[in-house]
Amino acid sequence: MPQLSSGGGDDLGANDEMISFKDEGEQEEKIQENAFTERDLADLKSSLVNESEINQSPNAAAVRRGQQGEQRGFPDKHREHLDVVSKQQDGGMYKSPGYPGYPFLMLPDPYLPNSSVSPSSNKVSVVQQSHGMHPLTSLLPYSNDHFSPSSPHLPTDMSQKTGVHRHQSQDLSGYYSLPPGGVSQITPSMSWQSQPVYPALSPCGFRQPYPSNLPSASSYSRFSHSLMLGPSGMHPTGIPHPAIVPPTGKQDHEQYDRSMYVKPQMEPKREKEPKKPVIKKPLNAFMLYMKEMRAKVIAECTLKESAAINQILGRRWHALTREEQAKYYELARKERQLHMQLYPTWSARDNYEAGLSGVAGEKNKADWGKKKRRKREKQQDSNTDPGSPKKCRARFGLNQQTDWCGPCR
DNA sequence: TGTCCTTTGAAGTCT
DNA sequence: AGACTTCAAAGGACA
Repeated sequence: MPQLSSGGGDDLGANDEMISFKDEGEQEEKIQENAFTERDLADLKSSLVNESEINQSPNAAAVRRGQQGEQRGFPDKHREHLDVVSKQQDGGMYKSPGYPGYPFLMLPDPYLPNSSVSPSSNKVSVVQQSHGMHPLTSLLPYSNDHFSPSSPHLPTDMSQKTGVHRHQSQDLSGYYSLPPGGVSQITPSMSWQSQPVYPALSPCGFRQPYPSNLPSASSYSRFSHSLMLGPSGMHPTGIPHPAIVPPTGKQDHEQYDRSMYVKPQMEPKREKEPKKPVIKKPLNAFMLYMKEMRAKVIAECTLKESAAINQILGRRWHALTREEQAKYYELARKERQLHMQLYPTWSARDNYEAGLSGVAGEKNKADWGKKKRRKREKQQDSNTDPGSPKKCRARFGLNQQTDWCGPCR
C-alpha cells in the first residue's frame, strides 16, 4: 500500500489501485522487462511512433488493443536498475536510513556522484530542466529557485507581522528549500547560506532528505487569500511563489519556470486588466512522473506530440512497481502539504473557474458553460465507443488500474 | 488565438 | 456514498 504517511492518515491517493497493482502480475512483468534488450527498445520505439499516428484515428482504441501485450512489458531500463537499487536499499524509501537520498534521488546524474539512488538511473535527467529550472523545481516547484539570495533584506519574521501563525518547522526547508525571504519566515532557523541556491548544491550534490514529520497543514490557521497574497501575487511571507500568477507585469524571477503555474494564454491580457493571481493545483503523483519522464520519452521515441507521449507515460506509469510509484505519491503528498501551507485558503474550486475569476469574467463564464456542455456531449458520444482503457474500465465498472476490458485488450 | 488531445490523480460538485 | 467533473503538464494540431 502506498499509504506512505506514517500513520498520519494523510491520503496518498489511489489505494485501491496500488493494491490491485500487486495483483496484476508484477513479478511476471519484472521478469519480462529484465529480459528486454536494446533491440526491443528500438522496436517498441518505432511501434510507439506508429501508434501515435494511428491513435489519431477513430480506430485508435482498436489499435491500442493490439498493442496492449507489448505495452504491459515496456522495457524500462531504469527499472532493471531500480530492482537492484531497491534490493540494496532493503525495503524502500520509507526507511529513511535505507533511502538516504530521497527525494534527491531525483537529481540528475551530474548531481549524483553515485547515481544509484536515482529512479531513472540512465543518462536522461530525471527531472525536466527546461526553462533553466532547478532540477528539483519541476518536482518541487516551491524551491528557492524562485528567489534571489540577493534579497536578504526582507523582513525576517513576516509571518508574525501578518499574524499568520507558522510552525517553526525545519521540515519545510528540507522539503522545498525555501528562501530566506520566503518560508524562512516560517522556518526562522533556516538561512539561505545553509540552503544553497541551485546550482550551488552541496559538494556531494545532495541536500537534506525529506524528513518524515512535516507538520500537519491543518495545524495552520487559515486566512483568506487577501491575507495570503500580497498585491503582486506574493505570498505574505514574501514568497513570490511560482504558483501565483501576479496581476501585473512579469515576475522578477523571469528566468524561472513560471509557465509551470501560469497559463500562458492568459499572459497577454494581463496588461489590460488587473487579474486575480491564479494559484495552480499542486501536481499529483502522475503529473510529477510525467514531468520527470517526458523528456526521456521524447528522446526515446522521437515524439513531440504530448497526447501521444502522455499515452506512453500512462502505460509506463502502470508498469511501475509499487515502490516506484510510491516515490511519486510521496512527492505529491508533500507537494500538497506545502501547497496547503503556503495557500491555506486555496481550494481546487478556485481554479474550477480560474478563467472566470480572472480577466475575462463574464465571457469566461459563458465559455465555461459551453465547455461543460461540449464535454458532456462528448462523454455521451464516447459511451458508444470503448475509447481509452480508462473510459472502458469506468464503463464496465472494472478496476481502474488492473482490469482491462475486452475491447481495450 | 484558443481549444483539443491524452494520461492519472486529487478534489470539488452533483445526484 | 458514489458518480461525475474539472484541473493540474505538455506541445503539436487544428478550427
